Amino acid sequence: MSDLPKAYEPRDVEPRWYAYWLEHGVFSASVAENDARERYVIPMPPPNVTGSLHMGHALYTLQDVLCRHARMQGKNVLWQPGIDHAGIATQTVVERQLMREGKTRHDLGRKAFVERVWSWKEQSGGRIAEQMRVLGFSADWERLKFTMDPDLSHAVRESFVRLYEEGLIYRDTRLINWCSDCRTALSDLEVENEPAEGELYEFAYPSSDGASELVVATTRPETMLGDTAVAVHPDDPRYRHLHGKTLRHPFLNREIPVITDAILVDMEFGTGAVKVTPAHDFNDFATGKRHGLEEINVLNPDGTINEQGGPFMNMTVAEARAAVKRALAEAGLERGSKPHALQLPRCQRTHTIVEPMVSTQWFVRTEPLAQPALEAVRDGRTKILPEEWVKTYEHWLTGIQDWCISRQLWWGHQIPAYYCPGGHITVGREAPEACATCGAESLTQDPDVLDTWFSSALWPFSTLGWPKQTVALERFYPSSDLETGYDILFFWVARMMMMGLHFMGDVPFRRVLLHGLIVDETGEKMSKVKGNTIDPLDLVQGASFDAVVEKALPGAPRAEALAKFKKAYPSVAQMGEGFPAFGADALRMTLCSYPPQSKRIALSPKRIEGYRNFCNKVYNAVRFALDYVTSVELDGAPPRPTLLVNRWILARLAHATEASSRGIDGFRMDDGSGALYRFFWDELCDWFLEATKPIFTGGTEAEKLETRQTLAHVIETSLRALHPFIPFITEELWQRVPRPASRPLSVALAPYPTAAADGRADPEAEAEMGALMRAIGAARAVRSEHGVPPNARVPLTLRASDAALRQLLEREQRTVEFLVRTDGAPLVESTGGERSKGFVMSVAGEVEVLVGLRGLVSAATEQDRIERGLKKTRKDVEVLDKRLANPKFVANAPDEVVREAREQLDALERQLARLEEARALVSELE
RNA sequence: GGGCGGGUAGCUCAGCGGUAGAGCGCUGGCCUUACAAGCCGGAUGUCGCAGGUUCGAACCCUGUCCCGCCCACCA
Repeated sequence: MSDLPKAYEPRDVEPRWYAYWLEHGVFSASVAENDARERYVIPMPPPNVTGSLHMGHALYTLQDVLCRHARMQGKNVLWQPGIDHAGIATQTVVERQLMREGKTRHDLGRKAFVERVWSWKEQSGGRIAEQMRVLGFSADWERLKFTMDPDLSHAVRESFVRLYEEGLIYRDTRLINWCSDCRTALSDLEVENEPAEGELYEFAYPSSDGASELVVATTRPETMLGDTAVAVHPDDPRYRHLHGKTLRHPFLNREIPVITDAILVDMEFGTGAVKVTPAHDFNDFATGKRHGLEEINVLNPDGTINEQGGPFMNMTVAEARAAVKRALAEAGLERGSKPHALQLPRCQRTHTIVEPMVSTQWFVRTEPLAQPALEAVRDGRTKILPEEWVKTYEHWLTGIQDWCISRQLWWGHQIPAYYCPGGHITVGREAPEACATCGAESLTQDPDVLDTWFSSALWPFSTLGWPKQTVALERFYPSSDLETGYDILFFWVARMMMMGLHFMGDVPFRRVLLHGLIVDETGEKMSKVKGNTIDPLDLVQGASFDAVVEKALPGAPRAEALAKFKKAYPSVAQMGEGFPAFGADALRMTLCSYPPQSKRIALSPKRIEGYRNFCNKVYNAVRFALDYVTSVELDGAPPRPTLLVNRWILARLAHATEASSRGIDGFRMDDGSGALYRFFWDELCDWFLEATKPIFTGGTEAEKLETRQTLAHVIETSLRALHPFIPFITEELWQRVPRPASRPLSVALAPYPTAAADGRADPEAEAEMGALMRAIGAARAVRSEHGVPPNARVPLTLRASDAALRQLLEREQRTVEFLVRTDGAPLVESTGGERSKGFVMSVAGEVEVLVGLRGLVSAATEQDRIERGLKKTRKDVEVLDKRLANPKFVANAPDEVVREAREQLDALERQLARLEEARALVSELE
């Protein structure tokens, strides 16, 4: 027996091997080594405030599987990890830290603040790298890139200047989304719409001549402070008398014209009259442009009413809304209100209500950039998988609006635009000494920074040294694959496509692979508020539920937090006091088992346990094998065995490795890992290993030798096949198993197995083994159903009318004897003979299986068993009968299908006859 | 309002034109010297509903009802 402990303990194994890989430079392929191009990009959102990993990070396992697979195929892999998000997210985290110290960023000043963020960034980046190692991610984490790295900064400025010079970046005053909490502009994508119950409030504007009034409807009464017109439909007879008239603003000393506009106004809605606030509503802004209306901004950056609001100045929007309504009521202008469902725009990050506001910002003209990005996917230069995302991608790029890229933040790439006292703009790679327009000196740089996604969009080439023409750029652009969550398809992927095509003249990657979002076991999105987040490291290394819950709902009462957690993860109820250390391998295998088209990946701890058990299975199978294979020498080629089980397992190995590669190549890790899982457990362990036991105890020397060779080969190959999914345990075991002398260092550098190189197609062996397995299964079922004690040996007779089949059964007597536990070798006979007393018959395809029960039999049990079999068989026969009786089926279905159906029917009828015979004999049993 | 996806065994999901699958759960029996994190058996589904196409439909088409997600400036 080998010296390995009886159960797999990931904690003892995993840390060791990562250190080993690093020490031997397993992942640091040199760019110059060969011409193969494989590059994977990994976006790395910042950790949360406590610096812990979230499940989204763990899902990058899919990328690692791709990388490890590619590396094993001899490709030159460059997996470029990086920390993304230069903007709001990071700034918010650090501002929150400051808040706890009773400070704001203004106390520090811009320079110190940025330094502070940098140090946090370095720290958390290092922590992430450490955590990625725990998960076994085979990137060179020493080369971790930050979006704000100085060399990336260079690329950002370069691209900004070029786009500006090409007229694709411009500065304009227009309506943008403003978050008063972040105090910055946002792009359309950073705004989320949330349904809410509001009211449709009606009030009257008196006409200037006092003769009449015009009633308008609004969901935001306070915006009337910025109203510069009221619009009616030109064809609306109700308001024809007011065309060209003006109205009097009740609180501000202002006349408001009545305008006619067929685009803005829907006669059916509300009162048919619309108040127009060009500075605070997107429709109204457009209307204002059409009619040359004044844009009156009534809001301060902090979301309060400014001096334009007259008596309402300094109120918050909510306060102003109430006050305006009160004042309208007092003025006798209120005309009613009714409930109204509406969509509230909220800031993605702070959830604050976003106010549209007129503001001067920088924009990217997206239309000319979007076209090439659309075409690249249409003509297949870039493939998107799963394919259903193509439509979403196209839809977004087709209706794309210009992209607001300036942010009023401190953390980010400062915009390389400089203003002279005269207000001229000079854009430059370096700070210019004088204004390009008027020559004035003492320029000031625009204080704003760029949207984090602007620099992220450059990632595919900025990380390779662009704008310098580097070797890396030449070798690794375009990348092979980009793998990420679908939630940043627009934010990031589409924009990388646009920028890549624009600056590099080619797509940034050949394939875009998208995975779903990890949610809790009940399908709810993971969030701090719900207390259903899980730190993947707790699953890997184990943790008490107390500790898990403390992270999920910090500071909450323990019992309450635990209850919430268990509700989100029902399967946890059966798990005692905490998560055991499932190991990174188990977690990785679990994550690979979800198909990529599922948008929500409902994480189930119980499922991870299942894959932990699989790892243990692998471990024990190898432990078993080690006793027999240590002396075997492998040369890399599969052996040519003669015994059925050996031939069979090599054939199955060929199928499994084939399926695995196909799965990984097609971005179906679920298929790939599933094929290997079933092969290893169901075929290799349950059948092959069991079948080798009688050979090792009672076979000839030659048989033992070929079995040892086969076993060694199959084990070594399986470990290589499994390695991308479960890297640690496969390395641990592979190092102990005999392997060809040419594979000394690490399984991570060994060739990935293929059907041709490592298996042997053998349909005959598969067919024969299939028949044998069915016969053994039938005999076992009889034993089990009649309650024969497992260690009791039973006499067994196998009958077949086909001579070749009988020969097979005779050759495999040893296998049957061992796996069924028969009393001596089973007898093999032709069909039709007398049946001895006390024997029960079962049918397995063309083989009659007669089990001697030695008085243990109960006629009633047997009757039941046979009736069940009969019922099923009759049903099957009926289905086929009906189908074949249909002349249209015979005429129209493909010949092959018809033939198959006939053969099946024949077989089933023979089986039926046997079962009926068996039933007739039941009475003789007792 | 538009678009996309889903409704299959108690649960989570595969399958997407030829007689319903997996894991977990349930259940009967086993500590059989690799593995009880295991082994050998067993039960369980009018594949959301209604039409249609087809020799044949869980799978294709149409309609319909639920449930998600994304996009959208209707006051």
